[in-house]
Amino acid sequence: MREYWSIWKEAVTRALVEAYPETRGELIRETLVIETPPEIEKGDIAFPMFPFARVLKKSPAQIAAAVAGKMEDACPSTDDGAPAGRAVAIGPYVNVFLDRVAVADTVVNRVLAQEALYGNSGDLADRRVVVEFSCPNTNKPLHLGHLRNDALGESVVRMLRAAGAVVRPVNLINDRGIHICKSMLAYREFSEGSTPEKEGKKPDHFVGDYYVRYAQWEKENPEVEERARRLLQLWEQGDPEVHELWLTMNRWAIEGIEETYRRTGISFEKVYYESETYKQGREEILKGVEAGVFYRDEKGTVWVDLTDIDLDKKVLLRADGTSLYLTQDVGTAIMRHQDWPFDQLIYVVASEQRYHFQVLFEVLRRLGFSWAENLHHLAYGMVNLPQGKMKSREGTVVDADDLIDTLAELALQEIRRKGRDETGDESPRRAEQIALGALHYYLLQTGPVKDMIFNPEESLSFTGNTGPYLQYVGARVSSMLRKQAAPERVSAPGELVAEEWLLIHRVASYPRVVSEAASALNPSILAGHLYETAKAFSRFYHDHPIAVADDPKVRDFRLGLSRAVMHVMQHGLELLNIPFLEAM
RNA sequence: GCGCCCAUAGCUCAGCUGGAUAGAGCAUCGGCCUUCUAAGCCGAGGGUCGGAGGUUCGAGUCCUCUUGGGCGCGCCA
Repeated sequence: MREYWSIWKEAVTRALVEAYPETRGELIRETLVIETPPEIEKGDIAFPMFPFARVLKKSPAQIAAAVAGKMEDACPSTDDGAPAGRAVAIGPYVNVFLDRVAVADTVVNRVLAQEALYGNSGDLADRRVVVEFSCPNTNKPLHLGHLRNDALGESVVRMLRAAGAVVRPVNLINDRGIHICKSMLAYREFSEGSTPEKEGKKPDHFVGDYYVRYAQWEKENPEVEERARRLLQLWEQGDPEVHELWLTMNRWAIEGIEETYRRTGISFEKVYYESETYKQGREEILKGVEAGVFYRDEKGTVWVDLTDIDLDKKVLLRADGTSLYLTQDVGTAIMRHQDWPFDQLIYVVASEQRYHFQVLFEVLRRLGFSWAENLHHLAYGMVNLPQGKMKSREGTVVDADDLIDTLAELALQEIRRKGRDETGDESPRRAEQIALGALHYYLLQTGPVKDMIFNPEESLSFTGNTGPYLQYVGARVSSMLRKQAAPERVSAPGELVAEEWLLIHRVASYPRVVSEAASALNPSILAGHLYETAKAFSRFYHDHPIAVADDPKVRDFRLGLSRAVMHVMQHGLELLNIPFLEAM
């Protein structure tokens, strides 16, 4: 659809210059904006003339009338598939009424020809992008916060790929530190050598239980914290027994977490482990000291002074030479660029860490890495529950697996209640897919920057602006097309009903929306458009016969349009990591 | 105390680089299944866009101030 808009923009520009030679072409190109009229009765494309009023010393309405007049004999033709139409002055606007039949024909046939590729673009062709997300700890299972992170990260990866980028999703597993030692200590103390297998427990939950156990233990015996610290020291010294236990418990945790990734459709091309990277960065910082971008104080501590850009002073290396979180991140960023030279690196991390990333990026810049300009922190807000904040200490954290189990169970009940379980065995599987659809859509419908309230009951609602609604619309199209296949090529009938045109308009703008969402790193833009499309289809489907239309020409075109809608839904849901269902 | 982010209908959220009468969903009320899946469709009510100034032909959108909320400001990660 963008093509049509640009074509018309050119036409309006030409008309403006013709009517008012004193306006220069380039000037117009910058000030002429393309809009959509508020009501479909006012046309399909709008060009406001306000900006030219002052320079031309004429009212916007006068200008609009003059421009529309010039365009009467100079409209774009349909020669190369571009739609004709007419330009009309409506008050201060020059509005374009497209030749709907021509557009309908072009758009539907384009989708039918491109099939699953419709929506892809070359906007970011050959751009190499690393996306880091998830980044779990190995002392406990994933929780609701990770689910938002994962949903965002995975969707951004998929959208960037659709825009033509070469994307490398990476994970950084935090498998070392005091928190793991706490789980280990409690395990040693209370487990009597039990294993996840013996207890038939998901292994990350098994490990997490000991972390919870530790927390209770420490509450009554504060002195155990000292023991945990000692365990960390032993680990750092490479104590074989400690190392072995550490390996075992990490394996359990990671095994369980990976199971959740598989369940939720998350995957990575490369997994980094902090135990392997935490010493990185030291050398680079020392180089920075030599180069004079960092400095040492009397005690030997290395600092970076960022007061000139209002970021204060930060420690980069302790006096004993050991690293910090920030130092590690400097190291891993450099390592990643060596592993796989990227054009852009996106960190999907909660917005609490904004400051951290500002400092990190600046440090890398001062170390002279040109690619530091292309580092990006995709910050997202917190997820809270209707009853308040999640506190790990108070046990109000929502476990990821439990949540999905609950959603799936409720979906299953709904399937049975509605008598949609004729297929029998399929039902639990379908319930799981609906649960994932509900969850991912709920998490992605809100823009990343905002804090959000996760309302489990609302997410489970199967009506309205939800994942299951989109899945349902997809299932209905699929079901219809199973009964009556769409032709491979269509030709639009002489007349289109309003609901049909609205739907075509959505389908036509889909690729542009994907590009927009990808470049904004914001899946909610896509989610909103898919919902609009689904709604437009529902209405069309409700109001007009498609497969059962009397006129074969109308029927074929509508089937083709429906198939186009199906392709859009499949493509879009895939980008949001929401399962497309053939039947529901 | 300093810094960053957020504030739109009762609730949860949209609102594209400033543009025509601020939109959805939920909830409430009322319609629509002998026809392609009613997990659907249609309609109604509901708003001083937190507040005050300013810039502009035009501000929910930009600037300043202010109120309320969130998050940061460790030689923690």
